[in-house]
Amino acid sequence: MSKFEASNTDLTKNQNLVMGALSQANGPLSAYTILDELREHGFRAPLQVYRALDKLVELGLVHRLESLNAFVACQHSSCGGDKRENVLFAICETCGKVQELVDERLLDTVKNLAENEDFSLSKSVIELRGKCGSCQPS
Amino acid sequence: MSKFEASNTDLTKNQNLVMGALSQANGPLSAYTILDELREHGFRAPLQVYRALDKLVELGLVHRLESLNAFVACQHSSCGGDKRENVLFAICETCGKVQELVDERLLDTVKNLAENEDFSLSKSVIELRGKCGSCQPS
DNA sequence: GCAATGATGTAATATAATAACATCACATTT
DNA sequence: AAATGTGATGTTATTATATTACATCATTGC
Repeated sequence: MSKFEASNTDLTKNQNLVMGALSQANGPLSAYTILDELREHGFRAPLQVYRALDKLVELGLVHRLESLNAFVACQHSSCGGDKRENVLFAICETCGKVQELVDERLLDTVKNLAENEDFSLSKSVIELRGKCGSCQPS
Repeated sequence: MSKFEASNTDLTKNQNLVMGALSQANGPLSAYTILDELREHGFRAPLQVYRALDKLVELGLVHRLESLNAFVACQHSSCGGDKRENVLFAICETCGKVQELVDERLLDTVKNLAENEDFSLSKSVIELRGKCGSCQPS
């Protein structure tokens, strides 16, 4: 059971609609793309989308991609528990698909670096850009 | 001699003005902030700023901070040579200052991870958020 | 001179995000 | 039932960020 399904009933109508749109998409969506998709369901203003997104991000069901100004549904089940967003993303510049990754070694390295620099880390934004396996010349 | 000074004469008038604004600032600036600062020098439209920024980023003299939609002057002299942006940023959420870092170990870890995931890396966006040394409770 | 190229100027538009304020739904208390 | 509090919604307007399209100017090479 996915986190979405698990907490499905806890979400409000708008949150559910936005979560549904992101879950069905096979890549990240911008807030305005979501708005357009949900117009048939009664959405009329950006704020309806942004408010839902804020909550979904807070719950760990959705992640924001800073380098795309877009949002993706969380692809695994361990995000909600941790306060810090311990995930990173591999964004294919060819097909647009995004893979969500967790890598303890990378996170440790980041934490270590922050400590060495006397920087008190609250969150790390790590977004890799390049070509995914399917989009590379074979 | 900084890279800015070194290539100063190669830059066009607008590029020089934008570079100057960023060099004087003690933190990142948005394109529109730069525009406002340069109005007295004849700037009138966003595009004048964006065009200069594009070139400066390409030259490695300026970096774009994806999570802030803002730009900073490069803080060291090794950026221009490398095609991939092998730098990361520690962004203080209290004072707004940004520290530009190079960390071979972190970069290796990233490259390694990308390889394991069959992801052909073109660029990595790494932006740490938190509190810098000066802003932490002592 | 004249074409090619790159830089610039300007207006308009597209895209992303928030502010401000009114209303609604529902639970709690009295 | 009435009053109240709270969180979710709806709506309009505005602010912030970035790009498109097109005209003009400067420099270089022929």
